[in-house]
Parts: sequence; structure tokens; C-alpha cells
Amino acid sequence: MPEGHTVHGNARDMAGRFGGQQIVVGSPQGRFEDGAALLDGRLLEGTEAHGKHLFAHFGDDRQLHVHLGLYGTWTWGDGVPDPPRGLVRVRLEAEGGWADLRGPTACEVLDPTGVAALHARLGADPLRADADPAAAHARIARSRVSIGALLMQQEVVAGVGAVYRAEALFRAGINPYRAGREVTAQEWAALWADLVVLLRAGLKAGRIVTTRPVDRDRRTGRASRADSFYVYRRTGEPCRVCGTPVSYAQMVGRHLQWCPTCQPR
DNA sequence: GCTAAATGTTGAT
DNA sequence: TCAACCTTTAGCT
Repeated sequence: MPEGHTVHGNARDMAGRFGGQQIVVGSPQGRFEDGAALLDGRLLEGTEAHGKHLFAHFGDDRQLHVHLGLYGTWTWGDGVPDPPRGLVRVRLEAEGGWADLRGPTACEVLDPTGVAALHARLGADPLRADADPAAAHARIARSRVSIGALLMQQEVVAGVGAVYRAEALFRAGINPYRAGREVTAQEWAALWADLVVLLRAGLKAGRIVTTRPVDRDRRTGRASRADSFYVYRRTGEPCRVCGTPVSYAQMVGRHLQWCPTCQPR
């Protein structure tokens, strides 16, 4: 699931596999031929993620920027890759193996100006050491927009998507319709701290799990995929904490679930 | 094994 | 406001 934790994992994996090597860059699909030519044969100096955006540094003057969107995926492997199957936008090859990118929303080569502009419009990323949660709170504290909508704005908090939004608000006991300016500094501090915990756990596990271990096994005696969340995709099912049926609405064009008892208006 | 829906953003209309 | 992206996964049969 490509929320921020996925992209940070991509950056980590890409650096581990290709960092410091000369990369053969191609676009078997053909849609990125011009960009690939700008990177082909250059040294991959490092990678980073900011929210859901991946940056691969191919020298001082150019970076590969990728946003997976809803469908995009990276596939990795050792040795020599098979002939491309399906629509491979980008293929990277080096001694460290190969990587294929399919279905991204954004895939482009940026110069330092473009990179700076992109970072400038992205907000606090719970997985970055340089994140500025105070700046995020400054925006939230003067906004009449709901906290559920604000968490989805990448210029406020970078890396949170529909899953982390629903789950973090549940764990904080905050109703998603509450206006940003009605979230106290203390509540924001706790919410931010929890996002750091949740995204770090997601990065480590490779998938999103927000339920505490004690909450997982209580009923069935075993952990399952459905037990990974408190409310996300559990509309109408009993809240794991209080039993109230989980509510559903669309907010900012995305699914949102919450418990009307644990997260009162 | 098949179908429908999904984690998200961009660019066209 | 809507289509594109065109993969993965959950949920059926």
C-alpha cells in the first residue's frame, strides 16, 4: 500500500541495491525514453523519500522523481532481469541487480530548482529526521478545515493516506470532522507522535498494522489481515474497543471510517 | 480463477 | 469535474 512508509522502504531498498553504482537506465515501455537518456550510465549517489515522493540522486544537477500514485509498483531482483513483461516505465540495471517501475503517476527528471520546489510544497513527514511538526500544527491551528481533510493534505503532513488517517484519528480518539483549529496543541503532539510510531512500524513490517498486539488476538485467538486495523475498511462492523458499529463517509474523495463512540463529535 | 475496488496524484476538459 | 495511470488485493465463485 503506497502511503509514506512504502516509499521510504523503496528509497532504502534502492540505495541498498544500487547506491554508489553506475546504472543502466532504460524505458522499455517508451514513455520515459527522454528521461532515461538523461540518467543512463550515471552514478546513483543516493536516495531519499519525502512523504509519498521518491528522489534518486544521479549527480548534482539531476534527480529521478517518482510518485507511485494508486497503482505504481517497484519490482526488484538479483542478477540479470527477464525481458520486460507488461508496461515497464523504467528499468534500472547494475551489478546490484535490477529494478522495474510500473504504473507511476509521476516519473520525471528534475533539476535542483524543481527538486527544491517539490520539497518546499511538502509538509512534515513523520519518517524524516528534519520534519517540522510545529509548522504543521501552525497550519492546523488556524484552519477551519476538518482534521480528517488536513491530514490528507500533503503540504501539511506528507506521507499520510487514507489508511493512516483513519487509524491515527481512531487511536487519538479524535472525530475526523473536528476543525483543525479545535485540535489542541496537546492532542496534536500526541497525534504526531503516534504517526511517527505507526509509519515507522509500517516501514519495518512492510505493511500497515495499527492494532496493538493485545487487541489483535482477543476474539479469534489469532492474527489475520482483517485484524490489522481498528476502523479502516470495517464499516458497519463492531468497534474493536466498544462494539459500536463503525461509521463511514467520504472525505476529500476518499473512504473514511471512524467509531462514533470512541471518536465523539 | 475471475471481478471489482483500492493506498493517490496529475493533467485535460 | 473527470479520465488516466494499468497493478495489487480482497472477495467471490
